[in-house]
This record gives sequence, structure tokens and C-alpha cells, in this order.
Amino acid sequence: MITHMEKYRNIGIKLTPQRLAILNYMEGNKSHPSADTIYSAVSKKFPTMSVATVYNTLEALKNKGALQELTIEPGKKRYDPDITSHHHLICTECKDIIDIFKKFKLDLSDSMANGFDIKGNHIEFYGICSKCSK
Amino acid sequence: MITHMEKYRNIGIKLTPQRLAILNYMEGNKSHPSADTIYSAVSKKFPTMSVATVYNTLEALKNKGALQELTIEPGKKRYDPDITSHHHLICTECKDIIDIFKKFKLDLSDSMANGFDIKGNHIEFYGICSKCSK
DNA sequence: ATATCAGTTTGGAATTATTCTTGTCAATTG
DNA sequence: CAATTGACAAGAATAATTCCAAACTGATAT
Repeated sequence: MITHMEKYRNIGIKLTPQRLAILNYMEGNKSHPSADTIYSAVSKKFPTMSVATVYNTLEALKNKGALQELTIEPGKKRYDPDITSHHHLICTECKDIIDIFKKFKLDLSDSMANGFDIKGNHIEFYGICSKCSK
Repeated sequence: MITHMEKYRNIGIKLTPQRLAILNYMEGNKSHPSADTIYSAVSKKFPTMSVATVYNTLEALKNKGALQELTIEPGKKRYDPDITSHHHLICTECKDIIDIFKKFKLDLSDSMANGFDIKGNHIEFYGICSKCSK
């Protein structure tokens, strides 16, 4: 059985209490929080932590493939601990984001790819959520 | 025949030299520039223009449907004068963006839509462009 | 168990992108 | 022509993020 600690060690970066706190906060988190939201939450239990640590940790975890950065809301990055390829449905009013796990066929012809080595794709569906449409 | 001026008048905002300069810069522009890039370019011919005017104009043009705002590169918005629905292929190295005009079937079941009133979608393909892969 | 050191944290300054405010001017209206 | 409105410039203010230098610490090798 793999414990949290073992799993976290496999990420390949030095474990510190601050990083553990961020990892625990992100574990299973479906709210796609921004750095600021993460900082607010984690610094409650860790009052001396600086925002720089949050940014450093998120960048390190992204580079190790432990989470993904979402470029969905203008002006800020958001983070998702689910690193499997999936898509997102975004409310243009409240910026709420929900996950879409359906697979789509998205082949580009060579001529369209224009010499690109294509690594992946991401679909954003946008609309108005039920709360905001009331 | 519709002249530029007539076409621009149809946008529905008051035309000013500054706005014309921005419209002319964006006309047919495939480079998906940021506000800063637009400011740099347009202020060469219009040295007294302020960044606020660029932001105001881009916001106004977006609201009038004369261009679209792209949330693709973290940390800054980019703008596209092509308002038809299309997708983008982004180089993760140099942030170059090229247009993809192919149509894809992207239906979501009602259960996945989760009460959302879906208005549209946008696919970003990402990869490494030929220049950067060298 | 301890020393070592590369990697990490902190707090604040700096930077970047964007928005806001204020005074001014130009165009339109009455 | 006076009043109103809309737009502009310049710079201040804000928000998100990055950078920096000094102090600290987890992991590894002794």
C-alpha cells in the first residue's frame, strides 16, 4: 500500500511541511483554485508561509507533473490536481469550473498542424451555470 | 461597396482617430496581439495615446462583438479580430498562436452539462512549433 | 547521531498587466 | 451659446506574479 508520504516522495522534490500542506489541500480538490485561494486556505494552518512559497511550490509541482495549470480565467492562473487529460465547462458569470471527462476525436491534418509537434489539447466549454441563470 | 469607414461605423461606437488606428492595426491581423503589443505598435503613429485608451477600446470592441479576447497565455489577454468561431494551436515555447478553422462535433450530454446553458466552446491544441523544435 | 549542502522558505521589493481616477477637451444637443 | 455627454491622457492604484538575498532545513553521506 502506498501511503501519502510515499506517494508524495515519488513526486521527486524535497518534502517540506509547506509543500505537504499544499499537496493535502489540493488532493482531490475539484474547485480549481487560484494561487491566492490556495495561499488563503493553507496560510490559516501555516501563518508564516509566504506567497512566494505557494508560487514556487505550484510551479515545482506543475513541472513534476503532479498538477496542471489552467489558463482559463483572464488575469490569474488556476490549478487542478487531476492531471489526467480532461476538459472544462466554465461559467462566464461566476467563473465556476466543472470537469468534463468525455473523450472527443480531435485530429488535425498535417497541413493544419503547420509543422507543429502537437502534444495535447484542451476544450473549454463556456456558458451560464444554473445558479447564475436565475 | 462597403468602405472601411462604413464598416467601422456599423460597430456602433463613436469613431475617433485612436480607435481607427487600433481597428486598422487589428484588421486582418493574425498574430493575436496583447494589449501591450497593440499599444506599442499604434503609439508609434500616435505618440500621445495612453494605454488606458487601448484597454478601453479593446473592451468596447469586444463588447460590440468586433473582436474576441483570448485567454490562452497566462498573465495576459490577447485579441483576435476574427470573430468567427475557430480554434487555436499554441506553441508552448514561443507562445505563437495559429488559427484552426476545422469544425469538430463537441456535444455534451445533459447530465454532463450539469444545468449549464452552454454558449460555445474553444479548443486549444498545444505543441512545439517548427521553429522552436530546432 | 551529525555534518553537510543543495534546495527551500521568507519577507519584501520589483515587475507586469490591468483598472481606476481626475481633469480636460471635443462633439453633440437644446 | 451653454450644457451635456463621451472620450482622452496621464498617472495613481490594484492585482497577480516574479525576483532577490539571507536564513533555514530535509535528505544524504558520513
